[in-house]
Amino acid sequence: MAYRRTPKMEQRRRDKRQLFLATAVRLFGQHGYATTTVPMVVAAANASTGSFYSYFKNKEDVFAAALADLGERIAAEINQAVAGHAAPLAQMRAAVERLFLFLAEHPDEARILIVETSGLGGRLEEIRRGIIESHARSVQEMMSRHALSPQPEVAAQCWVGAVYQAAWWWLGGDPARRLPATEMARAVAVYNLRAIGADFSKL
Amino acid sequence: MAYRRTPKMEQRRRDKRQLFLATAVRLFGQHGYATTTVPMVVAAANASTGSFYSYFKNKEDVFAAALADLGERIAAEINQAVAGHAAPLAQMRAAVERLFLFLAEHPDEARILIVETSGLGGRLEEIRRGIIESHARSVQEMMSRHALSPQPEVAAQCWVGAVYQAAWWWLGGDPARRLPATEMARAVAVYNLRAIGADFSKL
Amino acid sequence: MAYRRTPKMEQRRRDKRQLFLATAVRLFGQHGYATTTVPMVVAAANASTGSFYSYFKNKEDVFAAALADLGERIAAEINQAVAGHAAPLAQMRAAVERLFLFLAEHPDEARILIVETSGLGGRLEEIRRGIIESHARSVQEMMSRHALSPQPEVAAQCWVGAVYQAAWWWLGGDPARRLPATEMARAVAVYNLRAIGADFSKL
Amino acid sequence: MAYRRTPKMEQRRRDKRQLFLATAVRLFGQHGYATTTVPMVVAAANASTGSFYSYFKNKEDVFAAALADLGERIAAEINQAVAGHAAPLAQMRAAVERLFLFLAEHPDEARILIVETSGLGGRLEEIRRGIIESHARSVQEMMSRHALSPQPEVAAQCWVGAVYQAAWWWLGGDPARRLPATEMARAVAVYNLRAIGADFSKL
DNA sequence: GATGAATGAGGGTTCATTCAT
DNA sequence: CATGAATGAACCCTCATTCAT
Repeated sequence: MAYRRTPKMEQRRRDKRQLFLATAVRLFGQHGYATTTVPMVVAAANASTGSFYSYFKNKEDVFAAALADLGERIAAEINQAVAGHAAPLAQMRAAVERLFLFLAEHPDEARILIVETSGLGGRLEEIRRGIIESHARSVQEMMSRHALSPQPEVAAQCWVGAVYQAAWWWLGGDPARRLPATEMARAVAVYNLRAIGADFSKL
Repeated sequence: MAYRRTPKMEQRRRDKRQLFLATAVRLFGQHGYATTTVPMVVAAANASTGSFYSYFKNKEDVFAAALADLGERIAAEINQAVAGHAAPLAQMRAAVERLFLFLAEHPDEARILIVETSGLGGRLEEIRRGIIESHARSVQEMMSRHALSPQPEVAAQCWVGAVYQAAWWWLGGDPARRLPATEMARAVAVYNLRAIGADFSKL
Repeated sequence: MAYRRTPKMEQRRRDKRQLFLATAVRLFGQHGYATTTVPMVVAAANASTGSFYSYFKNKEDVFAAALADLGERIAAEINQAVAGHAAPLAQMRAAVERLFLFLAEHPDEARILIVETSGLGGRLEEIRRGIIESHARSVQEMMSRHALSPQPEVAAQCWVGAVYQAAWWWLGGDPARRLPATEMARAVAVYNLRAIGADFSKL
Repeated sequence: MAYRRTPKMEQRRRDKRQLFLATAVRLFGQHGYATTTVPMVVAAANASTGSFYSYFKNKEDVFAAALADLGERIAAEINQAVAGHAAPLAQMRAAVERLFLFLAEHPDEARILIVETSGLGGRLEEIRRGIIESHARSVQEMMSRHALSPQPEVAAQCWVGAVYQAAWWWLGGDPARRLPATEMARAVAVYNLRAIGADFSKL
C-alpha cells in the first residue's frame, strides 16, 4: 500500500537542496572550487555527507548547479533592467549598470563567475562560457541591430570583460574608500557605450 | 666533501631553476594550479622531488615565481611596443595590441593570468592583482596625462578587462575559423581607444 | 490506528519476503555478496529500504536466508532424483546428475554456493558448510552402507568438490561450444562412481 | 649529476614489496578480498598508505600480484613433486598429494585460491581460473597421453575440484581430531586415480 | 648537493542502517 | 505498517612535503 507522497516532504527536499546550493555558492565564492571541500559545505549547511550526496551526484555537480542557477539569476536581472527602457541605448546602459551592480552586491557570485571557473574539466568550463556568451550575445545583438560597431562579436567580449574586471577590481578595494557602486556602474557603462560609438547626446 | 661554489655551478643552478619555471608555467597553464601536481612538474622537468624543493619553498612558491616572471615579460613586451611610438595615442594602441598578441601567442601564460589565479590564498592573488594593476596604472597615467577620461582609474580596469576577456574568448575559439590575431588585436585596440574618447582622426 | 492481522495480510507478507529473497539470490549470484548493495536489492524488488529491514535483520540475514532456501531446494531436487531409483548405485548416479543439472540451470545459485560464500563471517560460512556437508553426508551414508570406499568421509568431500568445480568450469565456458549439460552430468557421475569403486557392469 | 642508483636501495624495495605481498596474502586469506582493507594491510605491514600505493596501483593490484605469485609457487611445487617419479601414474599421484599438502600447509593461500576469488571483476577471476586451468591442463595432458579417461577435460576439472574441496573441508575441521595431512593426501589421490581408471595393482 | 622512498593528513564518495513522517 | 531522507563511519586513493642515503 503506497503511502501518500506528502507534499510537505517534497517541499522540504526542495528547501534543503536550495540550502546546499546557497551554501555551496558562498563557499565556492570565498575559497574557490578546488579549495572548497565537500565536508566544508556539509558542515556549513549543518547536514551530513550522505545527505549531500543524495542531492548532488558529486562535487562538480553542485558547482554546475550553482553556476546554472547563477546564470539564470543574472539573465533575469538583466532582462528586468532592460524591460524598463524602450530606447536601445538606454537598454544597453541599463544592462551594464545592472550587471555591475549585481556583481557588486553579490561578491561570492562574482568571484565564482569571474575567476575560479577554469581547469574544472570541460563541462563546467562550458557552463561558464555559456553564461558569458549569453551576455555577449545580447550585447552583440543590440549592437548589430543598430549598426553600432564594425565587429560586434569582438566588442561584445570586450564589453563583458570590462564589466567583470571593473567589478573584480572594485570588490577588491577598500570598502571605506572606493567609489559608490552606482557611480562605478555608471562609469563602466559610459566606458562601454563610448567604445561602441554610442552618441551620448542622446542619453 | 668540500664543495666549492664555482661560477659554472651557479650557472647550472640558474638554468635548472629556469627549466623548472618554464615547465611549471606550461603545466599550470594547461591543467590549472590545483590540478597540476608537483610530481607532474618534476617528471616533466626530468628532475627529482628533492631537487624541486631545493629551488622552491613549495608549490605556491613556484607559482608565485612563475607569475612574477610572467609579469616582467609582459611589462617588457609593452615597454618595447610603446618605445616604438612617440604620440600618446599611438603608444596606447601599440600597448593594447602587443598585450593581446602576447596572450594570443602564449596560451598557457594567458590562462594562468586570466583565470587560474584565484582562490589561491592572499599572496598569489596579490601578485596577480599587481600585474593587472601595473598595466592599468600605465593606461591610467597616459590617460590622465592627456585628459582623456574623467575617471581614469575605472577606465584602466575596463581597458585591461576588455583585452583579457577578448583574448580568452579568442583562445577558446576554433583556430581554423577565428579571426587572425592581428585583426583581433586591432579591433580590441579600437574598442578601448574609442572608449576613452580618443580622436580617431588622429590615428 | 488499530491493525488487525488478517490472513490476507500474512500471505502478502510471505509473498513479499519471497520476492526479496528471489531478488537477492539473483543479484548476489550476479554481482557477489560484497558488491551487491541493499539499495540494489530494494530497487530491483520495487520496494523501500524500510520495508527491506522489516523482513530481514540486515544484509547478512538475507544472504543467510537465501542460502538456507537454496539448501532446501537442492535437497529436494536430490531427494526427488533419488526417489526414482531403487538400486543404491543408480541412486547415487541420479543424485550426481541432478545436482550438476541444477547448478547448470541455475547459474546465480551455483555462483552463490560455489564461490560467493566465504570471508563472510562465521555464520554464513557455517551455513554453506552445512549445505555441502549434507550432500556429503548422504553420499557417505550410501557408500558406507555398501562398503564402497575405505574412507567415506574423504570420498564424500571429493565427490562434492568434483561436481561443484565441474559445474563452475562448465558455466564459465562458451555456451556455444561447451558440452550439453546432460553429457557433462553423466561424465561427472562416471568420474565419481568410478572413484568410489563402483562396479560399472551393474549400471 | 645523477647519483648512483644504489643496489642496496633496490634490494630494499624488493623486500618491502615482498613484505606487502606476504601480508596481503595472509590477510586476504583470513578475511577475504572484500573484507580486507588497505589500511589493514598497511597496518599489518607497519608501513604507510602512501608507501603501499607506491608499490601497487591499487587494492586489486596487490591481490592480482598475490594470486600470480601463488600460481607460480604451486606450479613449482607440483613440478618438483612430479620430477621425482618416472611412471605417469606415480607422477599423478605425487602431484595430487603435493597439491593437497601445499594447501594443507598454507591455509591462507588455500582460502585465497579456493574461495573469495570471485565477483572481483574480470581480471582477477581470469587469474584464478588460469591457475586452476593450469593444474587441470597438466592432469588432462597426462591422462590423454595415457588414454586413461574418455573425457579428459571434464575429468581434469573434477580432479582439481576434489582436491580443493577436500583440502577446504580438512582445513575447517578440528585440528585435534582430523586425519593427518599425509593420510588425507593419500586418500584424495586414491579417489582421483580410481576415478580415471588407474590400475592400482601397478602402484 | 641530489635523490626518491616514505609519510599521513585529508579528499571524494558509498552504503548499511535508523527513524521521523 | 511503509517510506525514503538522513546519518556518519569507513573506504580507497592522492599528493605536498620531508629526510635518510
